[in-house]
Amino acid sequence: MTEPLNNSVPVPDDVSLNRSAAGGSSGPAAATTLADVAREAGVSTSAVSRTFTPGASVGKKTRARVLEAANRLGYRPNAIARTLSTRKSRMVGLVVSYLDNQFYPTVIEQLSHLLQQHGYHVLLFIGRDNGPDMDSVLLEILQYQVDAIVLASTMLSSGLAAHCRAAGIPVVLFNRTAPVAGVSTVASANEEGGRLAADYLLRTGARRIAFMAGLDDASTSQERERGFMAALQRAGVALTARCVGQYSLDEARVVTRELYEAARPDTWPDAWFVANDHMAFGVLDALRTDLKLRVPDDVQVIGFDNVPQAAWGGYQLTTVEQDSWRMAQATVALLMRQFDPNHPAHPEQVVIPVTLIERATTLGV
Amino acid sequence: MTEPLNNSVPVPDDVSLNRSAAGGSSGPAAATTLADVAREAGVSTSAVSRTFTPGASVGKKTRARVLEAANRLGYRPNAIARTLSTRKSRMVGLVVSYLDNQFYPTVIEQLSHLLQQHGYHVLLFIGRDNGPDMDSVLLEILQYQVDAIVLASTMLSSGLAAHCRAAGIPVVLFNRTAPVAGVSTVASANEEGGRLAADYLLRTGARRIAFMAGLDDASTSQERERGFMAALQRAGVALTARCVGQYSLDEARVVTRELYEAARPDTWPDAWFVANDHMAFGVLDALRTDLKLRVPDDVQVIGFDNVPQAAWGGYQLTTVEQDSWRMAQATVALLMRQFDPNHPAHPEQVVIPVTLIERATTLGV
DNA sequence: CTGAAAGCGCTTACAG
DNA sequence: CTGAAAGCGCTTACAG
Repeated sequence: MTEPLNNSVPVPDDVSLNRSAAGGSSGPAAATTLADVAREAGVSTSAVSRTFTPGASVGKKTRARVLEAANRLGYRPNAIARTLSTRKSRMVGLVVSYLDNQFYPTVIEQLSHLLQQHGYHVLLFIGRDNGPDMDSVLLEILQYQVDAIVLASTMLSSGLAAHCRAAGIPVVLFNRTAPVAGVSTVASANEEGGRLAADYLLRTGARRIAFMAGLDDASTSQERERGFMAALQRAGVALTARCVGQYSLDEARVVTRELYEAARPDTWPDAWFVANDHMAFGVLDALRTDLKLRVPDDVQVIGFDNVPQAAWGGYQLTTVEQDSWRMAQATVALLMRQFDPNHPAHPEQVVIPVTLIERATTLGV
Repeated sequence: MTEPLNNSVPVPDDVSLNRSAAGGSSGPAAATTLADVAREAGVSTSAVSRTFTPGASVGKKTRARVLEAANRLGYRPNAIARTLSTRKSRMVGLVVSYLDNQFYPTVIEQLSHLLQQHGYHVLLFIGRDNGPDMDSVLLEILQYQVDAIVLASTMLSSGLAAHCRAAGIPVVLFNRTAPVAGVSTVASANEEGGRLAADYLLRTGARRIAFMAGLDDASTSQERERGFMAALQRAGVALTARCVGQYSLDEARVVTRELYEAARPDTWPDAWFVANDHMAFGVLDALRTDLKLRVPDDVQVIGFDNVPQAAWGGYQLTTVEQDSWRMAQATVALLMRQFDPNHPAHPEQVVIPVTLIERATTLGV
């Protein structure tokens, strides 16, 4: 029984000497385990485990010996093994789409940051489509025993929601609401935001007002539109045009251009409320670059989100700000509350206030 | 020994009936396990495991019975338990910073997409600083037994690299190179890109040329500068100005403004090469919005990356394109090669070609 | 093809 | 405070 000679597989130069040589295989060094540390320190595995469990009862001397041994061996606890016995992975699944809209990278950054602070990690999934395999992929993520799952701007099938609920894993919808039982929700005051935009535009004297939706079935877009329309109605002004930008910058640009090209100039909108900044950039490109219109003199534009690019010199977009930082904080706080073992994990619905940021794409009031 | 009555803890309505009632505790239903399925199907756990292991030998009838039982019970394999016994988590750690530069969200999206296709998942870490706790956090991510780790635009301490190497976990540096042994590297032909930018600018007749670096110790920025300077030197033109934008848009804008304000107008640069697009937007804002200069007539600008915003109407930035999709593909291909058990996991260095995209911030040649 | 058994690296009642 | 032992949910030689 001789070992095959294989020079191309590097033998690590630091195989722990305290491990049985029985395997004898080449390959990477097996990591040092809790048992190794126990042996080295001359204590039980329980003792080692306890010294790495905050709040567990270990004697001062035991702890010291363990720590010293662990240090000498370069011991790193295996989070996977811990997960298997505690049933807590300290991972949360984050599902996100539309990373081209800067709102979401920002959210990812803030959420991971906060979660990391609490000792949690992010298992990421990018799901472009809400299509059929969205569910299957969610199920995949659940196999990793995530402690919770947050869905950013994505619909959740009610079947999956029920599944999570039964399994006791909290789910939070971020920047979207849904009529699904048992899920938490963190969103902005979207209706209020729509109202803010409408009132502002009305006060500037705009009367030929247009709205661009994101996706017709997205709650976020619907709510913004509802608030916007209600305010318009209250003022007695009808909508001049409405279109759908699919949350895509390119689509928004094309749709805008087509709308103008198909209409007589004297019927052109003099103001736009666009369901998010990302599409508003496309609208502005159509207006200024393609149609050679002057903004805000010929036509005003208000977006939603206040992503970083809205402040860039090339756009200076007036917009309704979503406070993503507060939204992220609320999400994590809510999660921590639900992770608390002696807290009944009631789903919560939180809504964060919005504010209008005045910049250069509107006339001012 | 009566159970405490606690109405606030919901009792799930679908506790599996086939599980022992011994525990009797309330709380979420325990997920059905492989053992449950084995019992239900009247076979061994090995049989169940095998029917869920592609390529394992199971009888047709056994497989059918197992599948049927699994289906009836709604069985979902526990990836954590599998990881513990196979020592393969099918998770890769992705460390990223600067999510405000759209290049990285794009990379995250592409990388996750490809990885998902191969049955892998992304454990994400956002590490803003290369500071002291970067290492500790990397170590944390390693505790989750990731099969590999990819570092996007982040330095790697050589100590940590050695650690990974000893543990046999592949690490790949994405969009950065480093003189560390045993790590793979995926980057663009940065020097070539710098040369392209210089040659182009030179051909437009620019002679008072400036360069803005990202971070002085970032390999990417260094290489771009080196190629750029070499080409300038070859042409016998000296650099008019050099500054460092810290890979920050705001910093780039401030630094540019200050540079102009401190110099006599007749010594102002007539062309800029900026180490990435993200900073170039800041430079453009300074030039156009703050300094009221005309681009490209008064001053030309070339960036690097070709992020989506470079094509937006508000900027139309001429830039050296990095092919992030090919970079992502190369990364995943490289990883899959290293995961192949009968492949010696040699680190690789891959460099992807770049191309210059001409837009409206340069004069044309 | 199939099953009994050991093992992956932890944690956690349970006794002492 | 401490340790022996069982268990978390899988996989995988090893026999048959």
